[in-house]
Parts: sequence; structure tokens; C-alpha cells
Amino acid sequence: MKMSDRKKKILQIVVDEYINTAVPVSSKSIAEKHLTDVSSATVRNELASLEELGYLTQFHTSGGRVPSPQAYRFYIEELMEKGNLSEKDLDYIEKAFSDKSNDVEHLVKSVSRVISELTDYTSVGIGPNPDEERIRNIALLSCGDGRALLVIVTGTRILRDSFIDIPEGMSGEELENASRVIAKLFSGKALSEAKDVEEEVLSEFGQYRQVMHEVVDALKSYSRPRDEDVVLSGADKIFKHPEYEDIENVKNFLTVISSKDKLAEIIGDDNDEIQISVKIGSCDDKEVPEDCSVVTATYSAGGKNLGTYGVIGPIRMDYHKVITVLENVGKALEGIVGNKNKDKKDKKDE
Amino acid sequence: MKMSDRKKKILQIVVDEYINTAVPVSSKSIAEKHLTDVSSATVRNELASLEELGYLTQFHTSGGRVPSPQAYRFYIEELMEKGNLSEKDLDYIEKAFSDKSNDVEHLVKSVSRVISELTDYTSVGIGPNPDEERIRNIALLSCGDGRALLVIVTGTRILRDSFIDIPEGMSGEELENASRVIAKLFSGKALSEAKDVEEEVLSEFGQYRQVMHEVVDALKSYSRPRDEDVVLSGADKIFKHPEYEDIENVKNFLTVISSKDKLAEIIGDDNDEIQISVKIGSCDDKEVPEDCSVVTATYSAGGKNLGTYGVIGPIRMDYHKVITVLENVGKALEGIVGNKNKDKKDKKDE
DNA sequence: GTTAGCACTCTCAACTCCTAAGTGCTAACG
DNA sequence: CGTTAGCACTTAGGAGTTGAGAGTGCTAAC
Repeated sequence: MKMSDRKKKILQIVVDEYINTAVPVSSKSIAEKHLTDVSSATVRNELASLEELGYLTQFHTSGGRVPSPQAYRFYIEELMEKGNLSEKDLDYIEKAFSDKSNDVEHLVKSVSRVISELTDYTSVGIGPNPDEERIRNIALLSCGDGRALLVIVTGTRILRDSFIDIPEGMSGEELENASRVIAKLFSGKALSEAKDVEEEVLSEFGQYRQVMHEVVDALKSYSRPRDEDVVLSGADKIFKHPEYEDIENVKNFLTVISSKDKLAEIIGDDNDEIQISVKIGSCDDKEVPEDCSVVTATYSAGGKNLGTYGVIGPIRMDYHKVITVLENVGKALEGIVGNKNKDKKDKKDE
Repeated sequence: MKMSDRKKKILQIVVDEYINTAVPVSSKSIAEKHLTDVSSATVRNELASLEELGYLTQFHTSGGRVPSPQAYRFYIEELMEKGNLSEKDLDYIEKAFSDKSNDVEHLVKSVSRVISELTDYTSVGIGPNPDEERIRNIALLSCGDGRALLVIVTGTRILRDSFIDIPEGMSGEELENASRVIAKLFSGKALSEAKDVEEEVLSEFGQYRQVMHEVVDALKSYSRPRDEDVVLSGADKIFKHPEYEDIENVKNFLTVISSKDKLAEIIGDDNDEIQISVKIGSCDDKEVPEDCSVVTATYSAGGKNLGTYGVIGPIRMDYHKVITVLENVGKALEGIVGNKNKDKKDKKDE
């Protein structure tokens, strides 16, 4: 069955109204407030038909209508009215990113925080996958007790990990040499490439062979996502939304967000290509908890991936606001990276 | 008024019973289950007297008695029966720490997780204050775009921070030299000392002066606690306790734990000397939320501070279990550090 | 296709009633 | 004087009832 324009209009009204009020929408209120040229009975007929099509449901016979996940999807794709953020919100975004954001870790945190503040939902962020970043520097730093620390620097961050045992009797100077050799070998390579260094290459390094092996082993043990890559902001924001007056929903929610693994699965999935992705209820993705929606965006600017961010909240989510915030934050990030590059050019030009 | 032995006994019964069942304790149940030689009326008289002394309260006239914060304090100090963990729990601790825990960050996380798992409460941990650790190595690693990354290695961890701008036209080799000079200057110093390097010392370094300045500025900007120093485990454990069927309590709790700042304040206070500290309700500490208790332990082993850990939960907490777990985890940590040192010695002896 | 009208369903809050639990007090007891 | 039995009193909480209010579906007429 094709959807008439009036049906679409009514569906839009229902979704808008329900998102704003969290109260099931009745035929009467629609006829009175929004469709003054028809009677509530007519609206009722349309509502019944929309229900048959799967867009609306009722909790009980006399309870007004509520949009189904399918309705939200349709709403987002066709019905939602576009419009940008308020001046105030745009200002907020600009100010939030105006200070020098040194490295990716700080950036991930502030992006997540900004998203949560502006949307009033809980926000999750995960930084860019280091596998694809190029190694800019790599060093072994002695810790003085037979161990050294392997530090890897990429364009945007430092990867810390692994203390490495250094062979008996290797002097500090030798370690520095080894470190330099390693830096030369790996600089410019992507982390994923670095993992695949061939055995033959390693054996060329004679005395440093053992250390090299340890380094490569450490590289291989990197795997995503690691807990510290996932950040969470505004967990307490859920109480701004009436669905979380129900303790069961809170339990569900808290159980999910208290495991960084689960969070990573929820937002980290198949977001390589998609710019903004909306997952509503458990239908779309088995990882997303039933009765939750997740909206995520993957950012990149200046050719660099900047991570994936999203909000998690009730299905009755203010999708328009959320999507607009995500878009604007994306633009702001592009602006920053752009300016940084520009600054640098300016400096060179001086 | 002095407390008779019988009063103490009765108070102990009330606290034990209430901790186990979360149900207000009645005179009848005491007389029947625990004090079979007297009647409930006698118990009632004692209860009334304990109430007058401030140890017990009632929600309403016919609701049985509930311990006051004062009662819990007295219970912990005098009444609580000692006794160690089950074999199973001890095993769990041992296994949890048996694998190579490389650096402090991993350790903090696993300690916190173990505490939460064994106690069934939410656990918070904060790593040792790096201010007091000695710098073992410090390096500037080039990132290739006019910036370098400052990396500081202490005995237990790596402190990352600050990208530093390197002066125009400084070559990679020069940077390495500067890095070496810096390492020589700061190695062996505590971070807090390093912050206080005098202006005169810096000016000795001629061409590297500018870089040195940036390094010292970066050092100075370290301040505790930083968000990433605070870890949280088992936030969802609260739902195992009936007080969190009440949504208001959950809100309170979630609001506190969603701010790492607040958490740091709660557990990080004045724990320099105290081994195990118990804060009950808001009376003890304005940072601790009303209707919450916080039990913390500060660990150190082999002369090294290993951080402060604790559980946060309802006032009706199983203090015995919590304290015992904290004690045993402390012992286990001592064991590990001890063994590590031994291992190293063994190696050297070979 | 639209509408008015009406019977029907369901929730929710208020109210009452009742029971179970526990206490405080008093008077008697050893 | 401590202990005890007995009893009146208080309160929470569950079950049942009622009435109002909201909203729907259906039917018949326009």
C-alpha cells in the first residue's frame, strides 16, 4: 500500500509529538493542534491504517499511539525537518575545541563530552584505529632494571605498552643504538605493516635480533579495542529522560555501559564507510540493547580518521538534535584540523 | 552510660542480621534465633536503651530496628567477628595476579576488578601519585611535524603527555642530543623535584634552552588527579543490593560515579598514613554521598606506593567481607612485588 | 471520503478495609 | 531489681472497589 501525503503528515506529527512529550499521541490532540481541517475520527481512521502498516503501536486500547522502530527509521529518512543548531550551541562547540587539543586522547574525551552536553544523552567515543596510522617514531627507553619500555609515536598519539626485557649485559648505549635501528626500520610504516615484518629481515640484525623479536611480538599483541580507547561521557544524563524512571531500564543501561567491551562492540561496528549510522532497538544490531537506540558518526579530517562517536539512549530519542549535533561537531573538527595545517603553513611562510 | 555485655551482644546481632537480610530486625526474631534464654520483652527493653544511646533507629513505630552509622562504626571496631576468606576467594586473588602485570596501569585495573568481583560492590582505584616516583628515563621523540612528544618513564609506568613545539630548524640529530641532555639532567630525580629546576640551571644549556623551557613547563602542568588515573569497576554491581531498587539512590550513585573528579576526591583524601579507612554516610566526609559508605585501603609494597583502592556502596555494607578482601589483596600485592624482586635477584645470581 | 455519536476498554488515583508485624507500657513475678 | 506476660496502639502494605478520564472502534448518516 502506498502512503498518502496525509498519512505521512500524521506520522510525522505523531513522531514529533512523542519525541517531545514522551506521552502516547491521541487522535484528538492531532486533530485539534495540527490538523484542524479534519475531525478526530478521520485521524483515527488514518491512525488505524498506519498501525496496520506497522508504523504505530498501542500499549493498550485506550492509550493513544506510539511510533514503532520502523516509524523512527522512516521519520529519519523522509519526514524529519532539517534545521541547524542554535547560535548558543554552535558557540559552545566552537569554544570547546578552541584550545590547543594536543593529542588524540584529549580530543576523544572532549568530543565525547561536547556531544553529551549538547544532546543530553550519554555519549561514547572511540579513537581512531592505530593500526592504520603511520609510525613516526619508535623508541626503547631504559627503565633501569633490566627492562625497557617500548614507545610508539604516530601522527596523533602515543601508544604505550609493553615493558620489554632486555638481554643480559646489554649496555645503555647499545640499547640506544638498537632503538635507533628500530626507529629507522619502522618509521613511516603503518602499524599493521609493522606487524608483518619477516623473519628474514629480523635475522639481519645480528646482535639486536633478540630485542627486535621482542619488539615485534609486542607490536603483534596490540589489538583493538582496548579499554582505554573507549570513553564514556554523561552517564548520568539518562535521568533527564522519563524512560529511565523505570529501574529495569536503568539496570539494562548501566550493565551495558559498565563494560567497555560491550560499548566498543556497539559503536565500533562496520562504521568504515558510513558517515552517520542509526541503530534503533535490537532489530538493527544484536549488540544494541533492546529498547535503546545508538546513533554514531565516524569522523575524519584532512585525510586522518578521527574516531567514531555516538550517543546511546532510549528509542524515543531526539534524532534531529542528535544528528545535527553530530554533523556540526564533525564540521568543527574539520575546521580545527584545517586551521592547524594552515597555522603551520603560515609559520613556514614567515 | 556504660554498655553492658548483653547490649553489645544484641547490637552485634542486629548489625549482623541487618547486613545479611536488609530487613529491620525485631525483638522477637532476636529472642527466638539468637538469645533463647531471655524473652522478647527483655530484648525490647535493651533495644529501646540502645536506641536512646544513638545506635539504633526505626523507620516507623512498628518497623523493627536498623543500625545507625554510629553502630556500624562501633561494630567495625569492636564487635565484628574476624575470619578470613574462603579458599575459593583466596584462590581467585592468587590467580588474578599470577600473570605478568607489566605496568601500574594494568595493575590498577586488575586490582580494582578483583576487589569488585569478590565483594560484589563497585570498586574504585587510583594509581600511585607519580609526583613521588623517580624519573628513570625521559625522552623527546620527534613526531615529524615540528613537534616532539615528551615521554617520562618512572619505575612503574610511563607518563605520557604534552606534545612540545620544537624550534624552527632544529634537526633530528639535535633533538636527539637535547633529549640525551635532558635525560641526564632529570634521571633519578623525583617528578616533584624536577618541577623545581631553577632558571639558572636552564640557561646553562645555551642552544637547547628553549626546548628545556618547554619541557619544564610541561612537567609543571602535571597535576593530580587526572581522569585517566581513576578507574572504576563493577558499576552494575549495585543492583545486587536491595537499596538500589529505589531509583533515587541509583541516581545519586550514578551521578557520583560518572564524575572521575568526584571519585578521586572521595577515595583520594588523606590516605597517606591510614591503612584501611572507613567512611560511613556523609557524617565522616562531605565528599562521600549521604547514604553511602566508602572503604579504602592504601597499598604499598617493597617501599613503593601502589595506589589507593576502595569500594563504594550502601551504608548497609558487608564491612567484614570488604575489609577482609582489601586486606588479602594487599597481602597478595606484597607477595607479587616481593617475588618480582626475588626473580630478579635469582636472575642476577645465575 | 468524512463525520458525529456512542458503547467499550483500559489506566490511574483515591479510598476503604484488613492483616501482619512490632512496639511501648504496665503490672505481676521471683 | 531485672524479667516477663499481656495487651493496647501504631503503621505499612496488600486487596478490593469505585469513579473519572482518556482514547478507541464501529456504525450509520452526510
